[in-house]
Amino acid sequence: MRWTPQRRTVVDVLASASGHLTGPELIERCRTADPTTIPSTVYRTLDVLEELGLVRHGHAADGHEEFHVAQEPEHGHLYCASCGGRWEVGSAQAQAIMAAFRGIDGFEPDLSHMTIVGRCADCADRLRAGA
Amino acid sequence: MRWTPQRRTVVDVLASASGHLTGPELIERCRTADPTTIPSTVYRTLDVLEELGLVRHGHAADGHEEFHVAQEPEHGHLYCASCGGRWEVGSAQAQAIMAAFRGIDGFEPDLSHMTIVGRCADCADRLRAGA
DNA sequence: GCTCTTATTGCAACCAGTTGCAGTTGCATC
DNA sequence: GATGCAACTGCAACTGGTTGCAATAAGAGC
Repeated sequence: MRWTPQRRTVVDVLASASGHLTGPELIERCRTADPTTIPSTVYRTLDVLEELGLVRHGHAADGHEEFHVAQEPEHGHLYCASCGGRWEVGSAQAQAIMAAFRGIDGFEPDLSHMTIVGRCADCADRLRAGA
Repeated sequence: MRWTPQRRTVVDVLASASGHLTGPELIERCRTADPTTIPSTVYRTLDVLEELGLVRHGHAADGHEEFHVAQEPEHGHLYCASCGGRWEVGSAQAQAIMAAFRGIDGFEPDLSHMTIVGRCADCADRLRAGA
């Protein structure tokens, strides 16, 4: 792997960011560091970083990509389609959910890859009360 | 809601299809029925059909959209990132998984919306054996 | 320090999907 | 059957992301 200025820019931006970053956000930040940044280069850099296990990508509720540095503990993403809220489920909770999948057919989900869409407790209650 | 020829085409195609359909698949089939079909019209028709509760959309493992007729029972989608296999989890199993989420913080997931990425039992075993 | 190989870049074209807008047309009303 | 209006369509432009290809440059070997 070659250490090019373009890759250095992407890695710097990722290192200084916490949490999740969408593709456009990442590109925007790279452009402030280096205005000549080209999107396809950023996405290709992300591909190699992912192969190296340094970053991972997931999909938000609308299917768009999100990236996070791989060091973060296993966690899941929840999105409430009713109020638009977003949460992360912590490592312990994620383990419990993964156990539920495993118990059924041995499938081992990668919870961090996809956002789970549904309704938060509050919205679910409100809907039940209203119905 | 107006009953236009374009909408009739989309509904006909959906009615004669079973399982899941990606956007381009749907558009392709509409085009065989009516070569003048325009993508934006198809997507907008899907929006209104979804508002009416007749179809639902989800996201495949790569984030692309998939559509299915809403009459299908609640079910989830699994994708094995290792072997590329895809499965559906049936209604009873989906209920068990939903119970796991609910037990944690009252969140009620819509499992049919997102494909869960991970590893099937076989691939997980193979990786454990190889490691 | 120079050469050579090949990974990487930049570009342009493309795919999937969305949006704003001007023009059309379904259909309710008369 | 004619009229009016707003829902709908078609188009063109745009966003997010990917890909093929020619040109560039990292860095290994000398």
